[in-house]
Amino acid sequence: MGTPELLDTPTGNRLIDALPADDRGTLRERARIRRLEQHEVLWEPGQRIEAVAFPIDGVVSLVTSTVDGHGVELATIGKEGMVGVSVILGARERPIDRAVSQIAGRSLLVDADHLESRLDASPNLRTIMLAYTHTLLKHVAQGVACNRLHPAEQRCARWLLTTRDRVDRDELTLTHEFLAQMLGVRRASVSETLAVLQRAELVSTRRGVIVIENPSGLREAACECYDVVREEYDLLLRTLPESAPAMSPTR
Amino acid sequence: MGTPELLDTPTGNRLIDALPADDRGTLRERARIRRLEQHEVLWEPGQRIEAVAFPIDGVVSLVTSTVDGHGVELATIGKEGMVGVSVILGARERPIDRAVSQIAGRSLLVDADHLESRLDASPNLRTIMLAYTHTLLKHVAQGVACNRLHPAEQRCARWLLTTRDRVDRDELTLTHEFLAQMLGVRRASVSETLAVLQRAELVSTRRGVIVIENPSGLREAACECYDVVREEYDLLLRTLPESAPAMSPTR
DNA sequence: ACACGTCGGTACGCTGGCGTACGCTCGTTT
DNA sequence: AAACGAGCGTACGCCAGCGTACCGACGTGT
Repeated sequence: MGTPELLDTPTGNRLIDALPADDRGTLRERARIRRLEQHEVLWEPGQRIEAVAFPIDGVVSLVTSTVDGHGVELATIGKEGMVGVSVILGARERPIDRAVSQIAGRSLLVDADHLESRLDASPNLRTIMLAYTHTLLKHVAQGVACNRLHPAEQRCARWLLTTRDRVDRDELTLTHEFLAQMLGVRRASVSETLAVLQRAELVSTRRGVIVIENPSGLREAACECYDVVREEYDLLLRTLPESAPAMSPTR
Repeated sequence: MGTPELLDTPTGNRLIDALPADDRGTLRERARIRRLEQHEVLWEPGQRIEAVAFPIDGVVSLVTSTVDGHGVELATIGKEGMVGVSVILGARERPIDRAVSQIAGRSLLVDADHLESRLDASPNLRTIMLAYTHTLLKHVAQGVACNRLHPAEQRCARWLLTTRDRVDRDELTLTHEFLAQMLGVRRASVSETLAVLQRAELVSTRRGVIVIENPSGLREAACECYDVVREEYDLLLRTLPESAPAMSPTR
């Protein structure tokens, strides 16, 4: 439509930017950039997906809840991915999870209708999106093991590092309460864990803010899952047909 | 088995049997039935998938391991599904997990090459397989929450019920040791948990065998995840173009 | 018939994380 | 300036599950 932006400028979302030019272009025709505020809910489980989101500088969490109201995060998605794989899998009517903006930031929103028709029309796009889905499945699968076997402190360190990678900032605006929901632990456990990390000078905190002071130290405090999942995304983005452009070339 | 079976006879795998006749036929042209023995490994993570498996009366577990050698099950797959979704997602070269035959039984094996080319040729088949993938993703996602929030006893009861549904037998041949690996707990924890369930007369055990004595009682001892995931598969199989032949559920 | 290896019952001390709860502090509102 | 609520530090008792370990029971092979 009458989008004023140049369609071949990088968006800041690595997945979109790594698409072949034609697919990138047609997707962006019906895309808009919107800032997703913290705690904004994109959809609830079972609620039809209207638009998928390609985060640019925020983070969206996929969350499942149990009947007794406890929530656990399945995955955090940032600039390396897309929120709404159910559309790719043909299940936009019944997404698996709740999608919640966790760190406020801009996202490229694409109508699910449009994505669906593009997926039908472009085998190339389909292949790429399925590859992304595979990476996300790996991500979630790692979470199964991580939640079973790794202590809260390691999981917390992992979460902070992952989120840092996605927003490219050391300062994360979020409360213990919400981090607790992501990790599936008590709020008090997060406070205790952060106190430990703070004593080790890996992070510092003030009300509503966690600052990562020593990323490499934090990495040693995190479980292997950080590296495993990170490498999976790196591999995905390296493998895509065209690697992410640093600037807009003449086409 | 050199004798080719009639291609429109039900195989016993509900997913295959629910396919449209033409897709079912072409898949079965390059399929063979083989008995997978207990603990047989179909592939290791990162190892190319040669053939996918549609279990008939056995169960295959998808397992991830951590660096320190502990394993956790991501999902158990039986007659309601297919082992090898990485092929569907275009990643047959690097499957996410280890696939291990957990309860011995027959499977329909289909060459991954063949499946891939059929997926290209038949949008219908593709849609169905993606829908299955979505259900499996839901299954794995539920495991993330379950492993975080539900106690071992509930998870154990859930595992037994799920497996019962998949093999249509009350008698499961497996050791505490292996069940422990599935649940991601100590062997001793499984023994203790089973002792509790046995005292409640929900199961009985002998060396290498667990017998489900009271399915509905066991269901009350299991977490919600049993129902949640079961309904997801029921919905999938109900939704497919042709419905699967009637099966006896856990009442 | 025997021996050996696998399987499983049980026990010990330990600890991570739970539920709960109290009160301080910071930041915003009135 | 005062008031209020959200955010957070901390504490207490409690327990599920851990690591380890020992030994008896079963069953398979010779």
